[in-house]
Amino acid sequence: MTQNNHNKDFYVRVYEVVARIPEGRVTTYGAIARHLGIGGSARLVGWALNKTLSESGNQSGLLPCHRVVNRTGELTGKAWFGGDFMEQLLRSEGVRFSDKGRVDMMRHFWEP
DNA sequence: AAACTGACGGGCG
DNA sequence: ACGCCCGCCAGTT
Repeated sequence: MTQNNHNKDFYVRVYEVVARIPEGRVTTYGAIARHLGIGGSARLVGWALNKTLSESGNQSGLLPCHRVVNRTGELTGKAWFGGDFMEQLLRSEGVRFSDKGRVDMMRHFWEP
């Protein structure tokens, strides 16, 4: 396999990376994409998360996808958690936010 | 089949 | 620091 990620493997890989984001840390869609060798296709990561979310029934929190934010630290996926549940989860892990509701990336960013 | 959409990111003004 | 534009690629219209 050269650089052709079969979709099925792609989902699994995203799952595995997200699964090992440490508590109290966050990473970005782009960082995950780059780690998987598909840098530049960060959108697919978010799309894959959404996919695995609906397929594997992650509602119980098996996959800590609340620890994935965009490059500026905004909780772009909060809509999938309902209300401010995503922010609550992060805060309960000790994640700090700036006054604009963004994660303090300098402090919490985790490189896969 | 072409255009549009989106849990995104880099570069530029 | 911020907003805008463009590239990215799978899915939907």
